[in-house]
Amino acid sequence: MVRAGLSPERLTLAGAELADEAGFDQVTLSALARRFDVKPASLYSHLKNSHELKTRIALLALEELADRVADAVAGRAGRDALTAFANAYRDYARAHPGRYEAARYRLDPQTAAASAGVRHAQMTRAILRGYDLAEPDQTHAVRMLGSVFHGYATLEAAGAFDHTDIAAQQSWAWTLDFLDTALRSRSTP
Amino acid sequence: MVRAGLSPERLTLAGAELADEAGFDQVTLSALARRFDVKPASLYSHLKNSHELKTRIALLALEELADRVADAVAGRAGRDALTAFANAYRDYARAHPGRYEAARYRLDPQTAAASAGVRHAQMTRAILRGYDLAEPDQTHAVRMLGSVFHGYATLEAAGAFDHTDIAAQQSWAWTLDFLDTALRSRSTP
DNA sequence: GGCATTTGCCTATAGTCTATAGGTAGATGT
DNA sequence: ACATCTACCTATAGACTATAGGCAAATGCC
Repeated sequence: MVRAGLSPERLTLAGAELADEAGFDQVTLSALARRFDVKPASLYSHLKNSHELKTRIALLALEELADRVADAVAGRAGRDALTAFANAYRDYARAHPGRYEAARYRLDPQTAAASAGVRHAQMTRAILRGYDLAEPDQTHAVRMLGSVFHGYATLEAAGAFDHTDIAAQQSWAWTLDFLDTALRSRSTP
Repeated sequence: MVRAGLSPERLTLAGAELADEAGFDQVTLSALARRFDVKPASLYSHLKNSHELKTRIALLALEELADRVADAVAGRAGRDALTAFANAYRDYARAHPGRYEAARYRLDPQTAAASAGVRHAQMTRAILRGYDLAEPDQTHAVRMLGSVFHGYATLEAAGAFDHTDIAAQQSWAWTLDFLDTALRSRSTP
């Protein structure tokens, strides 16, 4: 009997791939076991249960997304930074729909606090430094930007923008211009 | 044997209640059968399968949400209409988290086309009439507004705004003001 | 190198959910 | 009153989660 060489990390990665291919709701321990040609019960040596698997995939996705965004905004400011942030976000959601779905998996408060979700908020704040917003406006703007990016990615993934001829890409560019202009006109230097 | 008096409509409504109480992912034919003190197999006389139940709940939620929004915007225009629309939307999502989740259940294209989702888009366009936007800007704005509202409702429901002292309500008001101001400055009368 | 220990994956089993087939009793219509 | 229909039933099978206990491969120690 050759061992399959399972580990929480390998299972999480394979689960993330499965999510991207078939949807996050298709991520089951059974499907994962099939992928490694192993019996479902064997996975319980590496993962407490299916909830832990999903949580790990969610954390992986948050981490990856934060890494890409950090990379994109490095060395940029103002409108450039806003655009880079937003595009990195949307591109990740499009390239990894299953992982992006996973990133919205409900985490318990302390897991969430220790996750890369915190970096997301920090980076959004960093973007806004280019717009000179005082508190509490900055927090409001962080929430507003998060809502736009997340909402757009979700609706686009759900096919909500497929019904008209106008390309989702154009509305995205328009939206970024809209946000930049409006934020600049609010800045209090 | 007294009959339970099941029907697709009653099952859909009970399913929606179950969703609000326990989450949309807890909506199963088994749970629904327990609620009516009936065996799971009995439900298959009224519903083709669990997918049909979920689809029906999604359509119900879209319908209810569209009704509320229509009610809220009736007789209003401009900023008033925008605020009324947005608040009706957010209030519904807060009052009926399970149904709101259901409203995002993936529908096949022709079901979606026949759903109240169409009314949502129409009403958003109606709001924007107060801002005199020419096409394709109007379509871009429809998508942008949909993204903000949906994104905000989702993030708020996920508890993303619970970490700071600044109330979600205030950020919401700020966001609506931000959108109104920015849209007005774009209007081309 | 041989032996004990650890551990990775196994079988067996139970509970839950979806779904189908076929049966029976209550409702309906003439 | 009787035939028909249909709402709900039992029985059953397949999929997924999860636990318990077993065996063999890997590992550590002398």
